Amino acid sequence: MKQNPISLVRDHRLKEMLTAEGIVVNSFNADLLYEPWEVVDDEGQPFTMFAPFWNRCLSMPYDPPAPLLPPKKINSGNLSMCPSDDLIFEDESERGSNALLARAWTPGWQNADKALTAFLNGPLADYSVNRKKADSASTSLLSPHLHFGELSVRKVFHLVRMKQLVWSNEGNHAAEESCTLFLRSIGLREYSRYLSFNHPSSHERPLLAHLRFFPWVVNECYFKIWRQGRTGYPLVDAGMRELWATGWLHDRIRVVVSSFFVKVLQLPWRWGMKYFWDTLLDADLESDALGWQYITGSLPDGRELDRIDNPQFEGYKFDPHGEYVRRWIPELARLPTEWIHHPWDAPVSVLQAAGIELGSNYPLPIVELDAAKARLQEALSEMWQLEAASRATMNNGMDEGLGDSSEVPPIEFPQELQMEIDRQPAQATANVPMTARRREDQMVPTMTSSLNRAETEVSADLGNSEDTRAQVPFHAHFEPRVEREDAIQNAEGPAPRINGVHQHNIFQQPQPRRREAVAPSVSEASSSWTGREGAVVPVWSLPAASGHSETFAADEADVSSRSYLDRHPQSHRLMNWSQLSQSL
DNA sequence: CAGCCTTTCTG
DNA sequence: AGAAAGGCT
Repeated sequence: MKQNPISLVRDHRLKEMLTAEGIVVNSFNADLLYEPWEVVDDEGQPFTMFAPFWNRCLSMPYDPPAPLLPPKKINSGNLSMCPSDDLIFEDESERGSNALLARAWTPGWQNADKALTAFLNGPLADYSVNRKKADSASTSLLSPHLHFGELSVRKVFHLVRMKQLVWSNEGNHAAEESCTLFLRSIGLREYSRYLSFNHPSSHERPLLAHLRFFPWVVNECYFKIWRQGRTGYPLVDAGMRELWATGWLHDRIRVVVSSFFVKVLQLPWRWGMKYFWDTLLDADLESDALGWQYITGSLPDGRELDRIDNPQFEGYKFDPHGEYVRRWIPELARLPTEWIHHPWDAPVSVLQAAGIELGSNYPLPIVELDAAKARLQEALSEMWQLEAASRATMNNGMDEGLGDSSEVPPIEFPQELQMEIDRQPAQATANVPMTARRREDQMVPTMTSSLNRAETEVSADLGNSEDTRAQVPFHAHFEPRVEREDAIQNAEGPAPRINGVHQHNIFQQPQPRRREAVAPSVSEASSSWTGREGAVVPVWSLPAASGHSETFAADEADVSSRSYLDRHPQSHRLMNWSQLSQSL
């Protein structure tokens, strides 16, 4: 049983329904090593940092239970009672992408088992050395199997530990260390569930309250360029194109692209999270929420928000010979390694020899790092000011009773209207668009509320199910030609600069369509890059309920799922798991 | 062997 | 950026 609001509610309702039918229901934990309420610090409080959490997990007085054996026999009921027509595993619009994904990843527990064995006997031993490499040869590739429950995390844990014991006895320190590191990433997965359990809205709201005041840049053009892998930073672009084409990204590259998203582009992190959700094979609400919160600096032990990672340096770190970049960005294939991660510095002659014309063939950097740093500093100080102001208002409110209208951003706003307002700056006034910021983190897409919408607006646009995984790329063959035409169209003439920001190919992009028109038809989606755009234009959420002044978001942590549901009755409303089930 | 410098890793 | 670890004198 998974410990997050959605599956918690789902499981709970399932149990209720079955019990009402007179069926005895037992649930078992198969998704976690330990139940979240078992792992607490010396005061009995939940951990708020990963390292101590994981240490405690590793030093628990009892091992995680071994995975249960499969049942000897399953007595099937009367199958004719099952309305089989209702079980739709693949609808028409998904067929293309499914066929594609099946090539890279074979579902089913037997294949999961094979993948595990292969990893244990192969890459695991060298994991500590190879995990820096951008290509996936060194990773376990188990996450989709884990996500879909085809593989028990306990089984993984026990088998890796046995390997570790063997290697430890052999004195193979590198391999032993590999096990520690790999288990650590299993631990991160565990921790993501743990956090979601203790803070059920961690996929929606930053855990550190001050982050709610960060003025995100609401710029859908940036968002689009990031998705298309046209930021002008080769490592970022290569990653985004691999993600698009395969639904897979190496862990390190996920950090690179999301960090770029949050710190250089300063887009609202939940947009990025939504896109990951739409594209990643192993998309996982808890893990991705943890990952994005980590990158955004909204965890107590996350990385600092003001530290911008330099894609150029990271490029030489993770992809020292530029092979990864060349594989995913054919335009740059002929560029020597010396310049592969910073083509903008390359001499004209080198670029010419490589057939590259920056700004047409391959974009110039969308934002220069110095400019990004400066803007980030501004944004941060604005964030702290707002935070302080909010706190002051809170205190006043305490003293004088009520009347703190400024404390929380507007609770409800007309979605369409708000959207229009937000688009104005980016659309018309080309000289100020970069400053269009919104502090309301609520202006972001959310899985749950979009499901809610789907529930209420019924089939109007759900037919095209923009919230499901249907929009995983249709034709994943990477087609540089299409892309190149696009590039040329979008980058005519020299790129003007405003505030140190290259303006090319940002404002010449066609404006995103309105929401009603976003879902692409199948043919549209398969025909070009832009065809798919609509599918990932976010659905806007209503603001999260009440604001809190504590450092930590004030989700009540609770031990039993029962009382969680008592306190969050709205969960029933918010989450329509039948819509979600196909993507979970 | 202390003290200092460099390198490496931080999800 | 900052800590930790390792290497050098």
